[in-house]
Amino acid sequence: MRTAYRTRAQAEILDFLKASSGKHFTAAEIWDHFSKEDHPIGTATVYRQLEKFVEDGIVRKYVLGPGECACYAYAEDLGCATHFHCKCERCGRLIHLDCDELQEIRAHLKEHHGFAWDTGKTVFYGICDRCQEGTERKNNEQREGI
Amino acid sequence: MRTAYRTRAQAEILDFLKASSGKHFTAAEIWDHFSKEDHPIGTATVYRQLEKFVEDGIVRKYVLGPGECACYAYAEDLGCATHFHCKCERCGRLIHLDCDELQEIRAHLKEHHGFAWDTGKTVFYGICDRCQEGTERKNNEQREGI
DNA sequence: TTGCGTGCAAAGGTTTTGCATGGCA
DNA sequence: TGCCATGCAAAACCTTTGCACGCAA
Repeated sequence: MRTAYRTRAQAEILDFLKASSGKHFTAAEIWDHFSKEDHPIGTATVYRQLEKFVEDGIVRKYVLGPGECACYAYAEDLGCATHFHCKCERCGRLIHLDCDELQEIRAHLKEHHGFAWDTGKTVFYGICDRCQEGTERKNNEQREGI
Repeated sequence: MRTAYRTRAQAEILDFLKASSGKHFTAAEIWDHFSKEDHPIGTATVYRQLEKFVEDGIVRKYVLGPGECACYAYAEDLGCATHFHCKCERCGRLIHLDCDELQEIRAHLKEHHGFAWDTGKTVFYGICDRCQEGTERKNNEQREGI
């Protein structure tokens, strides 16, 4: 841990993310969660702690769009090295795909283009299977745990 | 064209993007460009027109990061179907890679996961070749035409 | 005691929206 | 004439920053 001090907010935020490992949360959702607790945590603290977690590699940060807020997820158990993250532009769903082919792409990018791809941070944009079938969701802000 | 009326602002913004086809611009850069012209165009108009262009598929929109503004580029000549867009997290460079392998990834995503990937809108995050070699650029906001 | 972490509030930047006006068809 | 597009300003939004206080070591 890069942090100098061990504080309550730090532990609580990390515990919250760890307890829901495999799911993504926005900074607002995390802040909202603790605002109902006995010990509310300020937005600034949430952002500052998340920033440190991301630096440490404990938490992953996903950029979904301009204006849209970033998502954060506990990183340790996700095995994001073998994950695709796909964002449906129609229903807004964030889909999590396990796929070995990802490793080949990464190897190709590294060997042929010299680019060290951070798969955990990359989001693929497109249209999901459900929306292609015409059973598209109208809830544009849907986001499922991945 | 989906737009009902053909207006001056519409034509000028599209001409500007078309004239620099292959390069990316932020909304602010576009607005800034016209603010020096005889006929300034308001920010709201820039955003509204860009939104329509993106809907029509004439212009592509790239999400580079939270807080960072979105980039827009004329789409017709880019051939983005065969492009990787890679963003270096260290020097901030936006790299454009031609690569046939992309088609295979897209086919795989479609066949095995039912996901219709919009390659033109997706940005791969990672570390570029130059930064890995230690010749990293200090200019964190560098962005090259792709 | 030292200095990092916290909370609150304010600022920052990008994007969106309301409303009256102007321009296209 | 009818309706869309525009411009200006204000709002909304997420995120960052300043500053004084609290708390960990």
